[in-house]
Formats: sequence, structure tokens, C-alpha cells
Amino acid sequence: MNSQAAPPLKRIADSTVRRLSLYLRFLEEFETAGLTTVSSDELAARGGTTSAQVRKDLSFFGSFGKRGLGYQVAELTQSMRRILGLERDWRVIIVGVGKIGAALAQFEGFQQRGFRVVGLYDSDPAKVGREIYHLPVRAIESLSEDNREQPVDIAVIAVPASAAQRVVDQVVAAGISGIMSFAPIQLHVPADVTLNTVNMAMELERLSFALSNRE
Amino acid sequence: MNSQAAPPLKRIADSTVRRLSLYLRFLEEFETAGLTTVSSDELAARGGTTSAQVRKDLSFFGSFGKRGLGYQVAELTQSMRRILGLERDWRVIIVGVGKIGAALAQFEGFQQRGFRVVGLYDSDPAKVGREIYHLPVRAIESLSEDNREQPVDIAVIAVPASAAQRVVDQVVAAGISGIMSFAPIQLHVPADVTLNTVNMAMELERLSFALSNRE
DNA sequence: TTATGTGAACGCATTCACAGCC
DNA sequence: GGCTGTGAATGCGTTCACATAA
Repeated sequence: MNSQAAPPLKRIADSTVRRLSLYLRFLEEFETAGLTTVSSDELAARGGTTSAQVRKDLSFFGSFGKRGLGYQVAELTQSMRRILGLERDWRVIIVGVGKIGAALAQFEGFQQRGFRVVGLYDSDPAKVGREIYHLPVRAIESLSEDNREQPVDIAVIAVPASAAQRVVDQVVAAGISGIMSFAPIQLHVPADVTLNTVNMAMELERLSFALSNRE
Repeated sequence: MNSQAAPPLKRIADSTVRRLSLYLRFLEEFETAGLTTVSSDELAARGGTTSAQVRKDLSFFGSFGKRGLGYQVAELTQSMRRILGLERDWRVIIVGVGKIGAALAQFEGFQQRGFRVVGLYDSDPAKVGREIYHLPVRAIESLSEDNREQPVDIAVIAVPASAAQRVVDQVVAAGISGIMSFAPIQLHVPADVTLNTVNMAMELERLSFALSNRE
């Protein structure tokens, strides 16, 4: 088998994708450190997993190493990027410019990986028209039209729980099919829309549970 | 079996704890809506899971319903709170008062569930001494002493990736054993410290992967 | 009859172990 | 000899199906 990334043959587990993301970060560190070769053992040690896990994860997408030698850092880095869809830029809007939305708007992690924030939206008339970090805040009502002119790939939802489902419906109606939500509720979207939720409340409760159940 | 929450007999899956968190949110909504009784089917419909899953999740902690009738909303709500460790207050500090840290400092979700932010810390001398949302920003160096006087349960890490491990080490050295990190790197802590990481970069890449691999 | 609680069956992710190649 | 790639074995979370109780 060659070293190109093949399209995944079967559905990839969420846990696998999460680890690929970690591997990419480690590989970039190795690259910065000037290393040219890395083994599955070294990648595993860094990520708190096993070498077999690393090899299995990679095997879903192809064959990237050389037996007896390991992986070429630069080559594997690039493959990870391609697999994760990071070789292109993603056009992102942030809906809801409260504290969280505003913080996200200038989150370096966005820009770094090619997630370009191209628009801010809010329903508060007091905010609409103002600029935040060099980006004008627009009314959510103009979303459909804006999206026709300059299609958006991802909408980040940073509005209160009570408004979240309504906003998501508007985003979907506007034709945007990638959503990242920070609202602490369960959202519903059509099957052709990809939704990823970071629920802070849930994460806190997970920590609370863990702390309560230690011996 | 009675309706009290028993201590879990075996290790509880992460996915189970996440769902308990959802159930609690739904139960609170049902309570607000004035419902007194709920079935596993109704809870499942709301959370996008199955009734068997709901019952299995609950069964790890005891027996909470009545056959043929369902669950008492108020009673089950309280049980969920107890199980998740939400019947007490948690003393929280936020380390790193950049954009994310500042946004977190006044995140309502914290207060709402009994996570009381009692301190802010930063390494930037320009920030130390100032007040943010009525809380003074202290130097990270005073953490050990502060923690002796007023023990802290949870430290929220909101510093850049490059500083995160060092800060975590300081937090651990100060005697704090619950950590919630927002730094986009893999952190290492002793076994007796509970660490929960929200990695925004990873979540974005997960979305990017999903969007790239739709047909 | 209705809906819970739970052992058993199932399916999927992880781990094992070794054949294959450098 | 060293390390990858991968079928097979294992372990674990989810689903099934039914006995049990209201």
C-alpha cells in the first residue's frame, strides 16, 4: 500500500479523530524540534496511549510508515492535515457577540488552523453596526442574504441557551451546514447539517462527578 | 431496591456521566413546566437516546422509578444532583485572565450550578492587583499560601499552551486536586489529581474532519 | 396494561500478537 | 533486529427482550 491517505473505508470513531488531532499537534512539535523520524511508540508516549492504538488509528486511512524505521515527521504531518481537512481555509461566522462570542472572535486557535472569522452576528440592536476586533457586527436577519453573496462554512453559536435553537434554525435556513455550538443545550439539526457541541455545563458536571466519587 | 442513590459499584463510563448531565437539564425543564412524572421514553426522546439507555444509566446508581408509572420528576432531579455532586458548592479559581479567562470569570453557567469563582490569578504584573468583575487578580506565586487559608476545589486553566503545564504543576503543588483546562495541549498530572480538558482546537478539527468527509 | 430494572446478546473500539518488510 | 500493519482476541458500552412490579 502507498503512503497516500485513502478516503476512510468505514465510519471513523470519534475517539480516533480526537487522537488524530493530538498526533498532529505532537508531530508539529517534533517538526519544530527538528526531528525527521518518529515511531508509533514515541507518538503514543506523548499522547498517553499505546503504539498499537496509534498504528490502528492511522491504518484506517492508509499506510504511512516504513517497517523497521517509523514515520517521516514532515510526511505524516502533512497526511494528518489532509485527513483532518486542514489543507483548506474554512470561512467561519460567530453568532452571538456576548462575552464568549467576543472571546472566540479573537481566539488565536481559530486563525492558526485556517478557521477564518469572516463575520459577526447578534440580535441586540445596540451591538449591530458596531465593530469588534475590526469586524462589523451584523443583524442575524441579514444572514441568508450575506451567505448567498459569500458562502460560509461554519457558524459558531455563542448565544444563550434560550435563543440557541432558534438561531440554529436561522443558520440552517440560511444554508450553512457546519455548526459549532457553545450553548449548554441539546440542539436539533437536519441530517445533512454537521453539528458539534461544546457544553461547558456538562464538562463542569463531569468534573464535579469525578471529584465527588474519588476515594 | 430503594430509591436512594447508591454509590456506584463499578467504574462509570464517561458517556454515562455526560448523559446524566443531560437528563438533569431535561428534568429541570420538566419541573419548570410543572410536570410531576416522566418516563424513560420521554427522557430519551429529548436527549436523542433510547429508553433502555436511560434506564441502564440510572441503574448504575440505584432504582429510582416505579414500574408501570415512571419517575417522579422532583425526586429524580434531586437524585441526579446528588449523583453529579451538585448538592454542594465548589470553590473555583481561574488562572489566566486573558480573553478566555475573563469570559469564564463571569460565565453564568459557573454560578448557576454552584461553581463559585473565588479567585483570579495571572502571571502578568500589569494585571496583578487590578479587579475584574469585582474580583482582585492575584499573582500566581501567592497561590500556595492563599490555598492554605481558603482551600480551593477546582482550578480553571486559561493560559496559553506554552505556559499550561508549568501552571498546572504550580496548581498541583499548591494542593489543588481538581483541574479544568482550556489549554489546547495534553497535560500531565499525578494520579490523585482529576483533570478535565476542553480542547477547542481539537473540537474544531473534529468538525473540519466531519465536514471534509461528507458525501 | 404499562413501564421499570436487568441479565444476555450484540457490536464496536482497544489490545494483542505476529507476519511482513526495511 | 526493529518497527509497521493487521487479523484475531478481548473488553466494554449499547441494545434487546423479558421478568417484575404497580
